[in-house]
Amino acid sequence: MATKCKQCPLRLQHQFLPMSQDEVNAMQRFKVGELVVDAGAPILMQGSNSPQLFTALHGMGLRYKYLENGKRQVVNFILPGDFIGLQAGVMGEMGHSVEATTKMTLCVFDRSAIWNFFKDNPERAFSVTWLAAIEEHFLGDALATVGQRDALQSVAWALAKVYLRGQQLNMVSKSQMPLPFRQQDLADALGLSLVHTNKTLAKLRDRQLAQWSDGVLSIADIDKLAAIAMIEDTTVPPRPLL
Amino acid sequence: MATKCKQCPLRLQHQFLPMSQDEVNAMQRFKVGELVVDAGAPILMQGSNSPQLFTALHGMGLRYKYLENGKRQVVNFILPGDFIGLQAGVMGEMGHSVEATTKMTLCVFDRSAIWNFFKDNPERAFSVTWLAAIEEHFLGDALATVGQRDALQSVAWALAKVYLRGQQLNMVSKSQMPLPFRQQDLADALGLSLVHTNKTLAKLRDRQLAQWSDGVLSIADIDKLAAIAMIEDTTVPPRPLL
DNA sequence: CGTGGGGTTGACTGAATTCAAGTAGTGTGG
DNA sequence: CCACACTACTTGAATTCAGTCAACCCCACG
Repeated sequence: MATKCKQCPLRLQHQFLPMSQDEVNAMQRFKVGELVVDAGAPILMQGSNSPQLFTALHGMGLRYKYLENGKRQVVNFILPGDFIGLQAGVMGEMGHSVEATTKMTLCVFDRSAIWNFFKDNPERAFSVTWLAAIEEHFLGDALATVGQRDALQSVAWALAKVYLRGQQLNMVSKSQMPLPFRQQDLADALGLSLVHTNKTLAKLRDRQLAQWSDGVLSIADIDKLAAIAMIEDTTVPPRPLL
Repeated sequence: MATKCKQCPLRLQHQFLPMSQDEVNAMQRFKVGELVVDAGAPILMQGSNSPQLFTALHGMGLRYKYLENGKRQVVNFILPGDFIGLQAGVMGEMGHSVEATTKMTLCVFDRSAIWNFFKDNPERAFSVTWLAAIEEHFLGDALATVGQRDALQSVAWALAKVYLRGQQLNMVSKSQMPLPFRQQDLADALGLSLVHTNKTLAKLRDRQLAQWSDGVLSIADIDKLAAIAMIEDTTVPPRPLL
């Protein structure tokens, strides 16, 4: 049965900002159901005008876009708590596709209700904007990575970033977290070839900085990795949840 | 003297969505003044928590961030109508710096009033989110460019994109628009070296696809350029103005 | 009239891509 | 039970696109 917002397991994690009772109720009214998709299933298509918006509850996925020449850019990895479909929600068209990498559970919201949602719940509207700003911030970082970091720094950056997010989501135990993506996904996220990504991962493994195999990422010393990645601030600020 | 929102020259351009009288009044109340800065002046600093937000009225500028190793990533070019400081407004910290490339005139808004602004003007709140979504869309495109396009395609993409924006802003006449940046700025935006950017510009010039010298960009056939850049849609959708 | 910023060009170097081959694990069907 | 196909990952060698180094030009400016 669909999870009630009041009982939402994500909401209580300290990474997410607390919500007032009114806000929880507003989310509950905005939520029209729950969707479970299998690994590999498409969720939103680039250029589409989806009638639905989502928040990831369980599982992981990918945002990506294809170019005319067949190359794929992975925009980012989707983890629980991520809001999906903002662009369709306000602009009416997605700039990228979204697909599930593992089996996923998603809260479903009705796109056509978003205007009333904004009107009736200014705190929640502010939270939507806040999430958009966080995404913008992240994309700026990603751009700087692909544009200015070399392969070793890039891979270190990406692994450190997911690991830090994983820590906030309580997915890390004994320096390990699940990371069910393929090397090709990471390569497409960083604008590197699969071969070079593989060799770079091997280098990080040899230097005992990060190990990623069989869908499990293991990082012994996150600060050392962050130093190589030129990440200045390893704290993850709290964020709103939709 | 400060421009009244009612007389805002940008508002009437067809690229910007129309605003109701109430919305114009709300903007006027939100606006605390106007700021004129000289070419080269910093407007916002990466990591800062600015008390002010801006909309560019005249002039052009740059968003950029520096990495620890001294490399600079230009995040995008700022043209009239662009909103500046969203991240500081909602998250309390800018992810990039902003500086004026030419002399600029900026509408100034009070960051601390943003919450009431959201509460009292849901249409305007929606517009802020819309702008954030547009920016997110753009950054996704930029990421795909730096990650997946080669140098020729990248430079073509960047020039075509500004040109299309320039057209919407009535800055183009006889296939020409002002583009007062340095080649280094473009290079830093695309993750290319200055030398290679220069040679790539020469290639586009030789092929009569785009000419950019003395701060003036000239494009004879935008569709041909867009084809090289793998830009699928050369229309620029209307957007809100703050 | 020197100085410095921006732009241009050629020669050399190198990081990352492409090509190629091979391993390991998994699932399928004869 | 084994041959086959398929996917993900791995590794070495050859190639190339883009970076670095180094000059040089032009021009605005003090």
